[in-house]
Amino acid sequence: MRTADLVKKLQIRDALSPNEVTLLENLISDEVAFGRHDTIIKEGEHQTSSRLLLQGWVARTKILNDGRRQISQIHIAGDFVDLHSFTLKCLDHSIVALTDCRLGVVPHDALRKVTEDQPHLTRMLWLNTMIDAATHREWLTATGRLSAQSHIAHLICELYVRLQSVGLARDHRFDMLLTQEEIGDACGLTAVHVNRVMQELRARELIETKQRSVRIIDWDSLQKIGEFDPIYLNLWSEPR
Amino acid sequence: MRTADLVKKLQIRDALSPNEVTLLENLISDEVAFGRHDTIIKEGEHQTSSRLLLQGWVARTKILNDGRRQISQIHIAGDFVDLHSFTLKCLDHSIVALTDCRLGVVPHDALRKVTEDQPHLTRMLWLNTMIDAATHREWLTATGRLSAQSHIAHLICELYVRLQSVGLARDHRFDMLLTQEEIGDACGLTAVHVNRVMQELRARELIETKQRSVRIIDWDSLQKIGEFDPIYLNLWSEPR
DNA sequence: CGTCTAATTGAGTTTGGTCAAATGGAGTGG
DNA sequence: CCACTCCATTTGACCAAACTCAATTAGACG
Repeated sequence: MRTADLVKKLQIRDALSPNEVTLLENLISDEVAFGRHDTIIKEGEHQTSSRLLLQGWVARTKILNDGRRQISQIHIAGDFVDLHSFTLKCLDHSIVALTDCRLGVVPHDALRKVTEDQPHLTRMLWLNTMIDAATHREWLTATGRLSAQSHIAHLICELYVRLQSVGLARDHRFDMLLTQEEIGDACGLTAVHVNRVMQELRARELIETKQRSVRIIDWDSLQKIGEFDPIYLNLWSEPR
Repeated sequence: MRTADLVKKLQIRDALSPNEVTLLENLISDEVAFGRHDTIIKEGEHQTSSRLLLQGWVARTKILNDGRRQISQIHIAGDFVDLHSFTLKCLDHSIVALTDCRLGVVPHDALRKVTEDQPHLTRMLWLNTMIDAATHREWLTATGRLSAQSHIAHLICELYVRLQSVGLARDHRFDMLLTQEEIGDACGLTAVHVNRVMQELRARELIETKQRSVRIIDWDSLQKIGEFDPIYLNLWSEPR
């Protein structure tokens, strides 16, 4: 089932009825694939459907006048990469593939129908976008007030918890599919500085990296240094 | 009518029926007042209602371990300060009064009823939270990638456009109800540096300040320096 | 006139940026 | 199997934007 990861993600926050699970699956009208570095959605284009990430990693990015870039969100399987285009219609940022990836296309008409017939499912989708917004606030705080080292520690903690919560990571290990350049774009740092900070994190024996794979050696310290508290990810069940 | 500013804000994005306008007004069960610096909602508390700002300025804030603070959003009349607590139930940040202010209390039960009976109004409220999220992204980009000067220019442009869009400012003038300390907390800067940057903006004759009031002398240049493009505020009408 | 808060100034420091080059690894074609 | 290429990572030397700390000044208010 293509929506398995999404269902898992939502079920962490509140139970879905079998009917709702089926409805979700039927939302997908089409499936599309993109290669690494491809632009999935260009900033400013009018949208008539949203996309659910089925496989791979994707980022939301803004480009500044001088060409510098800010990544405002990193998506993994089970994330809607642009559910917000359902109400906004037109995005303020681009969406790019960080790896080769597959996405399910969900027409806005189908989502509109959900808002007409399925109040609980509507609230769950709304919740999904609210967790994105909470993540934006957390990143803003990290970018505005944390040191580079704390910020990168925070990012590593977040990626691990999110991957782990949908079953894509365990034992404090995961595949880091971001280059140091991309980590810099996510944290508002330069690639050179990211490199130095990562060396420091390894020297302090907080993490270990082998090529693209990361192992968190000392979770408690990493979490503390990154001031990481997963409350913003809303990982508990509650009637919504 | 207490929801006049909210209605104005929503009507910019899509027409509301007379029935919807009435329903909005009836959402408010109660009215509360807070003094400057009061905490309206403390991070982590479970919520059973949301609050609509009727008068004054309010901020969303996160506090770090060492006591430093990040403001993630500034609210003016007509803004829901915590509509996101409807789906999240529990906020990842606090909400504090920047000035004396009045708020309308909207019980989650009433919002739930809206999601059951009023799909269009539901989408409009969802849109409202999506504009908050778009603002978070814009701030994140500004914090991560803009110079202090550009960032503060951007903030001034945003505040002016938002105030102007609900009729609370015109002629490129508005009352800046933030201290330099608070501007720093919003931009991830220290108050001392904000002070120096503001002096620079005045010296370049981009803005003029008299006590708390700001006049934008050269809108085009300020907008350019701040890389301010109001697209993220979604100030156009479209069927939602 | 005294108090309180916010704004301003000065001197010295630090974090992270810039620029340019070197290294390392994975994949490719001969 | 070996050069070659393409990225990404790493290193070094130097720089600058923003921070720190500690005073001082200015306004608003009672």
